[in-house]
Amino acid sequence: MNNEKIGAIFDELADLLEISEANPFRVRAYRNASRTISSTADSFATMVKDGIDLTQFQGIGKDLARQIVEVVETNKHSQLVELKQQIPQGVVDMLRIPGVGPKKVAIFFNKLHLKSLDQLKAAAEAGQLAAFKGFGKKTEQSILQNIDMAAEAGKRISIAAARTAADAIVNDLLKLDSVAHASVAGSCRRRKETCGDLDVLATSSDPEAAMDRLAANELVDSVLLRGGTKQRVRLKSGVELDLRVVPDESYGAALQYFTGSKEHNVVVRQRAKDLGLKVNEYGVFRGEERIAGATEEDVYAAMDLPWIPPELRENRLEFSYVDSGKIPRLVESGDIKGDLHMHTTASDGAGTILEMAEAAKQRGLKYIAITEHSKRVSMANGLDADRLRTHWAEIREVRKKISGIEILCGIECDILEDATMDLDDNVLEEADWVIAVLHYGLQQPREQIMKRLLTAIKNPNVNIIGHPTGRMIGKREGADIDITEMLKAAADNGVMMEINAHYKRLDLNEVNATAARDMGIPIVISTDSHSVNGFDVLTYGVDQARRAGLTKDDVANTKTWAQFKKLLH
DNA sequence: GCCGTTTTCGGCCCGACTGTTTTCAGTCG
Repeated sequence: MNNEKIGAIFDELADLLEISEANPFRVRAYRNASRTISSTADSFATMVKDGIDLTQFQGIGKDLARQIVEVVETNKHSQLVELKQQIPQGVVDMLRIPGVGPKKVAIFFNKLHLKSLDQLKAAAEAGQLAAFKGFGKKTEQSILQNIDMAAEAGKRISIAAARTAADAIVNDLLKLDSVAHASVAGSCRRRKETCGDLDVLATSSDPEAAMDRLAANELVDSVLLRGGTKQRVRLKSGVELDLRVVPDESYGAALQYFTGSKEHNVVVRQRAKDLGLKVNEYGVFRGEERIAGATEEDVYAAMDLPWIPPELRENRLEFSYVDSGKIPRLVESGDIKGDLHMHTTASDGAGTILEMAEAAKQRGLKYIAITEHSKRVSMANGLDADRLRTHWAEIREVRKKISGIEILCGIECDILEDATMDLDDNVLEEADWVIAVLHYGLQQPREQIMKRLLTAIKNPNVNIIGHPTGRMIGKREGADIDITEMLKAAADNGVMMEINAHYKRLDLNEVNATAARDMGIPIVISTDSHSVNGFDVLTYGVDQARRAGLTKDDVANTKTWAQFKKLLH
């Protein structure tokens, strides 16, 4: 039972309680607990086994601690089982219809006895909803329009797709003379690994013009709602985008407000309240008087807070930094001096060794490692010992053709299902840089997965574990890993950890990267490039490192080549 | 259901938009 699964149980419970019209604050308590559990690196299952007091976690009291123990020990939650018997899954699915929340669902289920999306659709088509008190023709129409999207709802897009779309729209809005400022906000600005929707903020003397401009954008499919200051559109990609237009003097307050996260803002507002202030998207107010609002710095300063980088605004790390008196200077893309994971035409890449080296040099990198797949990955033309040694000889030849960049002879070596390495030690010891990875057998039980990882970590030739969990965002979960145990072993054996920067991986994720940092493990941000354009994903890896609170010092490939060389064994 | 150095009971962030209302509830972020 991993933390995500425990969190999912409490989220499901919260949905069901909402439909049951439970106390909304009780529902929130379950949602908060879910979030706390899934954003903790240490395994709650292990903590339960070790008898650790779970009430030390914020938002987990006596009762929730008892429920977590129940879930871990019995693999189920008795109250959840009971609620699921009362409320069919089809009723919970209704929550995913845009514009339909728990109150409406409760009426559909309790008063109209509808038990599935199909039954709801039939009732709407028959005009039964509009006949019911509190509902009208428009509500019925909106449900009919949106019900087919319930299946699509909840799908999230990658941070790469989110940034591309949001940046294009921001840049288009900025072309209007009446728009003074425009910025992406929300989870996209916080650089969360996926975004459920997009938020864009603009300041303008003419909000109507800004909204007209957005409505006419080629990326936009349809306008879903439009008021005096707010417009929601659906993009052709299916993603929804909110535009908010505020006066210039409120830009900072609105940017702070719409960047979130919700959890961060709850703390900020509580802090304002304690200081006798009120914060909303128009400014910070003492009584009627606005005391800040034009810039984010002013808004935070009005509450005695330093400006907090958006990537940290999750109510996870930032307020402990505030309490300790210093927000760290987070790592930046410009700090990165080497890239230690990439492929060439020798395995499944599209560029030659020289092309990759030249592209890396052009981007200002001072050292790279060429790390082809090992032979187990036959689909990607993985290399056996002979081919690998020939390939390394080619790399040594290329070194003579290019100056100003070091090229390491590396390998991305598979950790096989039986916990042996795909290449013999006598080959690995000839390498400058060995990445050990899991590609196959990710579904194996935790015990075997850990045996494989520990075998690799204890191998003296292994420098780093690449994309440690093997997850593919939105596609497959990572292997069942005891993160804490893996990191302890890595710390003990001088093995580094990768943040794979590809937007489909981002592995380690930010929670686990923080845990690695806390154990003093050097972290390497790598692009896993398969072409000369592959280096573009670096920014996504850096963003996740920033979300993890990492500074330049925490990231090994910010070091100069001379410094980095000393870390190699 | 959680929390607390004004509180162990009574709070728990705040506002825009929509639809169905004649002054507000529901949803959303």
